[in-house]
Amino acid sequence: MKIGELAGRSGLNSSAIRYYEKKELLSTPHRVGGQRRYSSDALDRVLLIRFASEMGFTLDDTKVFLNGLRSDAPVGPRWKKLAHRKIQEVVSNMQRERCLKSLLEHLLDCRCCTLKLCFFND
Amino acid sequence: MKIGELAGRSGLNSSAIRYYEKKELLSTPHRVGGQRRYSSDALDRVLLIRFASEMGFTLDDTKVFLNGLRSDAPVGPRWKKLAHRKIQEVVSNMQRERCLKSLLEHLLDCRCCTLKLCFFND
DNA sequence: CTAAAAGTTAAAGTCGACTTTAAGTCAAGG
DNA sequence: CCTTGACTTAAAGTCGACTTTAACTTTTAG
Repeated sequence: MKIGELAGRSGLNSSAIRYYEKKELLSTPHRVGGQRRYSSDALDRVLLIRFASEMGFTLDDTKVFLNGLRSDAPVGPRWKKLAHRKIQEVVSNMQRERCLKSLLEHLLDCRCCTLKLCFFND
Repeated sequence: MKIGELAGRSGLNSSAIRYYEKKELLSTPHRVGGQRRYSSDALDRVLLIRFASEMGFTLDDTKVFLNGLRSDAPVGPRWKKLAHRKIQEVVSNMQRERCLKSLLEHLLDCRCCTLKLCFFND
């Protein structure tokens, strides 16, 4: 598979794939006449990266997570620590968002809303 | 109040306050010998901006929301539309995060985890 | 054989929310 | 009066995740 096909199948831009390679999230594929050729393993890998980033992981986090999950090995203690940290992060985001959501709903609902009343008098 | 005091009280950097002013989130205060002097209303306003941004609003959104809530007027239809949009955004973030959280918990829990098993075989 | 499409690189650009820097000016204490 | 610290500006820098650009080379279809 050339880079364009991998891009098409994964829904990414070719430039993103090269970027992942430079960032060491993807290993350097073999080349034919200077051009990259990928196996379907690479597609799995790319889809995984994409999924992780949709889930809110940074690329650096994703790199560590994927390296931790490499070569069919069970997840190690370092990986678990990272996962716990990430869960904490997600939980606090969820709290923040619940709070924001109810504030917005309150504002929509509250007929007498003013800046001061809504934000500073309770 | 000089800018340094406002910064101290609000927990922001003076540069952030100047930045908000340039971005028109704060109105230009009067000056004494070229230096900005603020009233406590400005502190309220800054705290509100800070709160909004902690809640995940962009500065541009915040600007529109605050302008919509200006001068003790009840919230208008334009504001309500924005609020609805924001609520949708927040709800979809929350869904994403719930998904991520249970995935991470699954991975932590799953003794036989491998890349393929966890991500591609279900 | 040739033209177009797709590949290559390094380097620069983008966006948001600021911070930092450079080069000053103003204010307060001793 | 002088120093120090807080203030001023415009412009450039930062971070993350890419994209775009410029300048080429390789592959592919006709």
